[in-house]
Amino acid sequence: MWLPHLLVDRHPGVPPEPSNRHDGQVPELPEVESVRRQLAPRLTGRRIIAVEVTPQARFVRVGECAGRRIEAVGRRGKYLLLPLEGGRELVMHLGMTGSLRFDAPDPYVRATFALDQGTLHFRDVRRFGRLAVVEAGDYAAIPTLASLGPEPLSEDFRPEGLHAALRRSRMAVKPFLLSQRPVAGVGNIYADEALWRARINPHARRIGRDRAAALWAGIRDVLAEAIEREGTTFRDYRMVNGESGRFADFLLVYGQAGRPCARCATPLTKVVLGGRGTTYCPACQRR
DNA sequence: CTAACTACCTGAACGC
DNA sequence: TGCGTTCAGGTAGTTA
Repeated sequence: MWLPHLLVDRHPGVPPEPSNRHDGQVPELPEVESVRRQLAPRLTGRRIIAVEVTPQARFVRVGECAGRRIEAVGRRGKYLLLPLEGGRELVMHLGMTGSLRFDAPDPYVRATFALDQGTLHFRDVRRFGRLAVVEAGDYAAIPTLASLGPEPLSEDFRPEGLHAALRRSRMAVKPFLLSQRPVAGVGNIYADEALWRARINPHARRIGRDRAAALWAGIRDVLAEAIEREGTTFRDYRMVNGESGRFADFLLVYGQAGRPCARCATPLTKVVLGGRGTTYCPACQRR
C-alpha cells in the first residue's frame, strides 16, 4: 500500500526499504490530494531558504524557489501547485514513486527544500517525478497540465461534458481517460475501477449518454471514496497497528486478475491496452 | 490537430 | 546461489 510519508521518522537511523513495487501504489488524484492536505498547514506561509537538487532533466528552474514565500498549496489532477511570492509557481508531480517528507533524508532524495521552519525532501526512487518553477499560471512547458480536463469532484465535471468529450475522441475509452483530457487525475488504477463500476469495456469507443453518465458517477464515486480511505489509512498509520487497514479490499478490479468479479463471480481478465495493464470483467463489461 | 508509439527509470520478480 | 530478462507505469517528445 502506498502511504505519503509525511509524518515524523518512525525508525530513526534505520534505512528505508528500497522496494518500489510493494511499498508503492502509484499516486493518483486521491493520494495527491491527501498529500496536499498534509502539506498545506506545514508549508503555507513558509519561506524557502534554499533548494538543493540532483541534476536531472525533469527538474526545471527549481532554483528560482529560493528566497520566496509559499502562498498556498493547491492541486490540479495529479499536480501539486504552490504559488510563490513574486508571481512564480512551483509545480510538483510525484510520478510513480515520488513522496514528500519532513523526516530524515535517504539516498533516494532527489531534491531538498530548506524552509524557515523545517526541511522538505522530495524522494523519488524511479525519478519519474517532475519539479518546475513557472510564471504563475503559465503551464506552456507542462503540456498535460496545460490541457488538463476538469477536476472530477468539481461542478466543472458534468455528465454531458464527459459524454461530449467521449464522442469527440476516437480513442478507446480507457487510454482516453489516462490522457487527462476528459477529466483530471484518473490514472491506471482508478480508470479500471471506474470502468468496472460503470460496466464499460475499456476498449469501447462509442459510449452513449447513459453509459457516459454512469462513467461520470463511477469516476466521482471511486475518487471520493479513495480520498476518504486515505484518511482512514493515515489514522491507522499513526496508530502503528501494522495492518493495512480496509484499503486491501477497496480495489475490486485493479490487481485482481483471475479473481472472481465482485458482481457476477466471473474471473477477471487482464490485457494490455495502450501499453498499460488493464483488468476488467469479461461478462459485465462486455463491448 | 489527433492518435499511436517510444523513451525515460529503477528494483522486484521471474526463469534457468 | 547467481545472473540475465521482464515488468510496472505517467508523462513528454516524436512520428505518421
